[in-house]
Formats: sequence, structure tokens, C-alpha cells
Amino acid sequence: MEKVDKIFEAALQLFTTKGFHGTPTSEIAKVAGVANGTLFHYFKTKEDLVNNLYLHVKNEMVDESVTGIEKIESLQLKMEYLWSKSIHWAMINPQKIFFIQQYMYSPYITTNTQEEVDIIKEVYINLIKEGIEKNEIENVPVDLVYIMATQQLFGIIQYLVMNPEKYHSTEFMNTAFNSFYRMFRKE
Amino acid sequence: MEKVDKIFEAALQLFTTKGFHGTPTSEIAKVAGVANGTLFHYFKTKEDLVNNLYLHVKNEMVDESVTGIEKIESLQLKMEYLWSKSIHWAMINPQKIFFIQQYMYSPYITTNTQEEVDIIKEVYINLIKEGIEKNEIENVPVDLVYIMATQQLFGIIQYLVMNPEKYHSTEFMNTAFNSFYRMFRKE
DNA sequence: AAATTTGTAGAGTGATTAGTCAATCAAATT
DNA sequence: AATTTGATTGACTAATCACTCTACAAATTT
Repeated sequence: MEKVDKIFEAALQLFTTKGFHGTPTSEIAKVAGVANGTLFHYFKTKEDLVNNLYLHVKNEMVDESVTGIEKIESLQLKMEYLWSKSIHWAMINPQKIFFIQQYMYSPYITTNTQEEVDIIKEVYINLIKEGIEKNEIENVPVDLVYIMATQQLFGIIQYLVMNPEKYHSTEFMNTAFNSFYRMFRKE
Repeated sequence: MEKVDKIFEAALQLFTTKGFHGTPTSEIAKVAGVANGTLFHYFKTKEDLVNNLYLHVKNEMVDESVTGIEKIESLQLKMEYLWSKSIHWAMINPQKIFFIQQYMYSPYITTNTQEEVDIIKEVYINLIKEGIEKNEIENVPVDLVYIMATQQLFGIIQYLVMNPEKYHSTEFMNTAFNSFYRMFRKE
């Protein structure tokens, strides 16, 4: 495992459990098993580290959910695919989801980073646009659909983290997806 | 204005813009216009302050949205009332909404505080239970409905903060509420 | 009006921390 | 073989911070 990845891993764990300024860079280095200086060799500042970590995790989430989607035809099934793959990823990586939820509105994430995230999420935006064009999704602003979709997704994940047994109930998962899709599908 | 309130106000502003450990207690005191020692007279620790602030803001949000609801008969209208009053409050107090979003998953908010918040939100939970009993809301777990509702609400608010002009478009607000209600109303 | 409690002040302190730096080491390039 | 480049280390430092402490003022109780 690369040292950078070890640093990412340690930072993720510590930032979510102790907060940004609550974690000394020295501790990140210790947990990662590298020297203090090594951390600053890869990341100019602590801010630089948290921003890179945020991008890294966001990228991973989108990548994971998107691979394999090209095989699917119908829009609704595509959506269901993304939805369930995102949840699957979240259930395996609860720490990463916590991190995203905690830092997406935080002052440590620069507007520059937010802009890079905007590029990553383009995949989703295009899917929504397609749905509106094909008259399968209500004609509401694309941004709004995107925000509502992600927020609802985070909601389900939050619920599943508290009630993990529900994840294996197909009935529950169907109901949950239904609530999700009903929100913006054309009636 | 009471000194405690001045401290709350200063802490709210600084915590949201600079983070918890990113804000020195000395700066909170300075912005609030009180002495350093005064802050620690009212709050045993900095953690104590942030937890009390969180409760204070949460309480305010619920109180604001709930007053006057007893005049309304139908369940859907009650929901619409809560929904729009919450959004109204959020539009006037963007800082407070930012604070809640940023700190609700943070490690600084103790489980004890979370439990006190659970008591506050009882009002909403009861409304949902009533809806399920009267067969107006889909029979999904109450907690899930609550989480989905709040998440969707935060989503709308996030969108409105970025596109404030939409707040005055009745057409938009109707569509938005519709998406909200469609998520869990009985079909 | 004396005694007690509560509010307010701000200087002081011991501990902690982000980032630097000079020194090795390893690998690649000339 | 010589040189450059990049990776890695950990001791060090100047600055910062949460909280204490003592002192006094105001309010409340006796």
C-alpha cells in the first residue's frame, strides 16, 4: 500500500472521529505509520490534505456506482442501479459516507474543491437531463433533482446504518427506492 | 441582549465559518463583547458551548415551524404548513441551517445531546404516526419517513440558498412541496 | 446594612501543534 | 561512476489555545 493511501486512510478515520482541527497532523502520521515530514512532503498543508481526501472519496463513490451502467437500457433501471450501488458502497464504507456528510458543508473544503466535485457529478446530471427530455422525469430544475436525489440517498443510508438488518430485506429496499423514484418521476 | 445570547450568536457565526477547533474561545468572547472568563462562567467547556448551541438552534427551528399548527385540520395541509414554515425560517436564518447541517454528524455533538434532540422532534414523529394510522401516508417505518422528510427539506433549502429568487415563485414552491409529499403519501 | 451569592473581568500558564529543516537514503539519469 | 532527483525521517520552534485564578462589582438574601 502506498504511503499516500495510508495517510488518506488514517486521516479519514481521525477526521471523522475527532474533527479537522481536533486531529494533530502528528497523529495522522503516527496512525499511517509514516514520519511527520512525509505527510508534508505529499500535502503542502493540512487543508491541502483534507481537500484531497474529500475529492478522493467523492471520486471513489461515483466511480463505484457508475461502473457497469452502460449495460442497462431503461432509465428507471439505470437510476435503480446507481441508487443501489451507491447504497451498497456506503454500507461497506460507512466511515467514508460519514466523512462526506460531515465535510460537505464545512469551511475546510474550498470552493475550488467544490467545483472539481461538480465535474465528477456530471454523470448524474446528464442522466437527469436525459430523463427530462424523454419525459420520464418531472420538468423541474436539474440541480434541484440532483440535490433531492442525493439528500434522499443520504437519508436512506443514515437509516440503514442505524438499522443494518433492513439492508437485506428486499421488501424494504423496494419501498425505499420507490419513495426515491416517486419524488420526481413523471406521473 | 443577554450575554449568553451574545455568546451564542458569536459562536454560531464563528463555528460555521471557521470550524469548531478552528475558533478560539478567546475570539468568541471578543466577538460577543464579553471577557474570556465570562464565557467559561456560562459554559463549563467549549464542548459544552457547542452542544448547548446546537440544542438552542434545533429548538428554535422546531418552535418556529410548529406555532400555529393547531389551527389546521387536514394532515396534508399540516405537513405543508410545517414544510413552508421551516423553509421560511431557514431563509431568514441561513447561518443556523448551515450550522445544523455541519454539526449534526460531527463528533462534537454528544449522544446525550442527540437524545435531547430526539425529544424535540417528537412533534413531527407524532404527525407521521397519525398519517400512517389514517392511511394517508405509506406504511413505512416512522423513522425512515422522518429522515427522508428532513433530508428532502435540507435539500430544498440548499437549493434555495443558491437560487434565492425561486423562493418567491409560488409555482416553484408548489412543485417542490409536491416532490416532498409524493415521496410518502399513500397512492 | 451585613452577609452571601452570582456575574464579570482579563492576565497568566502549561500543554499542544502546524509546519520547517537539515540530514540521510534510494532510485533514476547522465 | 557521478550526479541529480525525489522520498523519508524526526527533532525542533514559534505561536496558539483552553481553561484557571484572583479580584472586584452587582445583586440578592438575611
